[in-house]
Amino acid sequence: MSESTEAAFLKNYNPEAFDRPSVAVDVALLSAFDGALHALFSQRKDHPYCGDWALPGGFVGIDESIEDAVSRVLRVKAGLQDVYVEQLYTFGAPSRDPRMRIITVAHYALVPPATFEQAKAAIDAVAVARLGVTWAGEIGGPIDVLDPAGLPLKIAFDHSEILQLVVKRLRGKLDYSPVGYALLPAAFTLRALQEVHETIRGQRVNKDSFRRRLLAGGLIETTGEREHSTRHRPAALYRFRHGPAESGSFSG
Amino acid sequence: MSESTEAAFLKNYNPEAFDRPSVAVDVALLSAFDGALHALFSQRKDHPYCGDWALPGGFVGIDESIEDAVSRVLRVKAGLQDVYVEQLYTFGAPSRDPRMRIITVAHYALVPPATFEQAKAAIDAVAVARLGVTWAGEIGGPIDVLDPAGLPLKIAFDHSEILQLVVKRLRGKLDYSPVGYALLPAAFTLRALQEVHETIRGQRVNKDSFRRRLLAGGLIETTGEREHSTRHRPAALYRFRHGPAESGSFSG
DNA sequence: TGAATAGTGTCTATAAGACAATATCCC
DNA sequence: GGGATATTGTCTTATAGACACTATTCA
Repeated sequence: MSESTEAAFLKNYNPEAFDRPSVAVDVALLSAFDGALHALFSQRKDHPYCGDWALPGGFVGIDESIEDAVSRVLRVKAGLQDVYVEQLYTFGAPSRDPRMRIITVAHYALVPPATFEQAKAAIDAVAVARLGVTWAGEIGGPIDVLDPAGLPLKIAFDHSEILQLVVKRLRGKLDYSPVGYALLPAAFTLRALQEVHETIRGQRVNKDSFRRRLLAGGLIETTGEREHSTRHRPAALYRFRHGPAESGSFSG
Repeated sequence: MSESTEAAFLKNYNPEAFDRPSVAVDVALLSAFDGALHALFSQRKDHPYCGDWALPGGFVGIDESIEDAVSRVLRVKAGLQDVYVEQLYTFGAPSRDPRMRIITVAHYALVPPATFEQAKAAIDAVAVARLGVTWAGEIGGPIDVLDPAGLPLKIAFDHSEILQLVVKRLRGKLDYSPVGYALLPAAFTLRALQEVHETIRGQRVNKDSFRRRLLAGGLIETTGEREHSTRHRPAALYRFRHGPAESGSFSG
């Protein structure tokens, strides 16, 4: 609990005279495939949480914007550029890092599966984690973070809390933002888009009304191309029409 | 732009050896009445932006959680306790404060009109600003911040950007969160709730389907009481049924 | 009694879900 | 041709909007 006296307030008000927290960014790097969301983790080599798995992250430089710090982390740690990134939430519990006070601005980055594979190859001591969501809708709650063998990964810091919030946020934004398209290649079939929606929601969606709604919405347009090398009738390929107002940005 | 060499990365990685930013919280204290959202500002007495109007805010103490800092700001600067607060976004442009690097975690607090009046009386060098939203839906865009005479207030820092984002966020969350109820007293009429929705959306909503949807939703229940001293048929009073999962928290 | 809004019931328009039928690819 | 999914069209059901009508309070 904080002090309520005027003196205590002034003490906190003058930042020059007192310690400042460190500020970091953490990035949940996500993709959707095999019926589940997947995230990339890196194994910690030092105290604290040595051996546990952490999201890619880094400190924000004193002259560096938060967005630039995220871009740097994605570039230096995952070899990525120009990916869809959104700020998620800022976590600042005084005890979240035992070394010192670190406030972290959590983000999520959404990439198509091929890009995810590239990042996996670039990240040091990497683990691909399958996210198992046990709750429906946007209630929120714990998430299983599983390695390829299906065993739970030990997650460092409050990073599993970050993933919980990511899933909740993605479900809320799916219908009203381009997050679904960020998880797909530039050209995609309606079926693939539907699978992304089903993966994020954790439940099947009605095919007929999904097609109608998306095609009527005007946010996608046909490329004129079709998929090929299928063992069935090939579907038409669509692309996302970048609308006038988007909340997410592409890290440079 | 940030460096991409390993050396530069390590330089940023070791926070002990380099400057750290200051971390602050800012709180947009909002209420809905007279057909518009209103926010409280305090006039700055010092450089920078001396004379301009700023949202209540303060630095985060080294051992203080972000939530505690927000509670302290609301308590010490506005005399408020137990109000609905949500974290909005973290702003960290290196140039946003010319004195030094300050990263601010922006929040919004929602209170009923009576509480808003109390806060107004407690805040130093205060202005009540009417928010004029010129855009529809959740596109986002500039907002007019007007004093009681209808003249635009000069807003300090990036605080008008915060207000832009607040309105966008409120519109997005209105149907799926208790933000509408936070702006009303514990007992309210359906008409009052509808007015809150219309104020936030900036457009009329259909009365019939609004009633049907809300009553069917199960989130509100009748108190058994009715309003009185109206010059017309008194409406039934309802209360919000706190659901199992809420994103907002009540600052202590 | 009249002004004003609350609340109810019904009809219509629109969107969602279900389902059948046809189309088109690769094997 | 057969298997598989795409795509189109129609029917049914649920929800939203429109509107008419009754109810209740105070001036």
